[in-house]
Amino acid sequence: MPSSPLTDRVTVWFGEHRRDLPWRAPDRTPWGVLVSEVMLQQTPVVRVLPVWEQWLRVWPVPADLAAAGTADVLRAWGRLGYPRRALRLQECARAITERHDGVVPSDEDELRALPGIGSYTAAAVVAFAYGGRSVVLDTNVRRVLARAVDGAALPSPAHTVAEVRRATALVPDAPGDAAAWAAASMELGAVVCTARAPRCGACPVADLCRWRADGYPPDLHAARRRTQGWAGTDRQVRGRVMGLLRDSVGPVPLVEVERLAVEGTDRPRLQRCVDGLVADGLVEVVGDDEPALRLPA
DNA sequence: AAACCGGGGTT
DNA sequence: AACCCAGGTTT
Repeated sequence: MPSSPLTDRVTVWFGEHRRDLPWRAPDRTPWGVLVSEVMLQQTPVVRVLPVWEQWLRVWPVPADLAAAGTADVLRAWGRLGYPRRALRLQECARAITERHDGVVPSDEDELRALPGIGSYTAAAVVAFAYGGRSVVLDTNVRRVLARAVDGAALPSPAHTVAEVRRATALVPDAPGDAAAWAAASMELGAVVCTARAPRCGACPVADLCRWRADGYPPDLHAARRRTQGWAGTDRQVRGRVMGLLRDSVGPVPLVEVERLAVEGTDRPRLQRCVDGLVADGLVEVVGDDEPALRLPA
């Protein structure tokens, strides 16, 4: 699409209000952008910042991470959550080192073929690392378009064909403009057009927002969204075990893990979680008669 | 299409 | 205590 009031105004707004983030600095590298995108998949900016800084200091290029010890990688990942992604990021670094001569690909299909890189992250790296044209459709952009164009409070739970087609049609023709729109629309959704308490007074397109014009109708999909529990889930137990191992220098006896894991977790459940962590490559079992757990070497 | 996967912050 | 945040992989 040549341009539209929506893309133009959001992009201009971004030029004035963009947050200064290290992975947006002029001296950023494609590798730094990729690392930031993987971390930001699951974690708010303020928690990613210090980990990203250290990560890039210790492993400034993919070959550095490829050669690192897995335990060091998992400790550096810290409490960002979803530690399987740290493993995939290291696999990704190895693939870039071996298959792409250490250069982060700029081709979207090649990016998507890397471990841990899906459609969103591939599009984001194309746009933010290389200034290329891609369709960046994360939850923020989906919400902005659902509101401004469709007049819906929130996007549908799953991507729809029509939604992707619409987002594709909206991307400006020039690669630089497309990349700017991608960053701008994400930023608008992240800081102004937020899920719960949108700041419409600060929105550059409030006057053409259909959701606002229609009087903020409620979410049609509310009944089908269900909040995922946390207390007592396998995720909580896994997180607790990983925390124990991260903070321990040597192997931790399984009996000690059982004692320090989540209160009220029965033995079969803990065993199931440990087995899952082992299967994921996040934990190693050492010793037979006196089994202990540790982070993989 | 749906389930799985963390952890911190806000309300 | 309840709710919010988010994308990739696996089944």
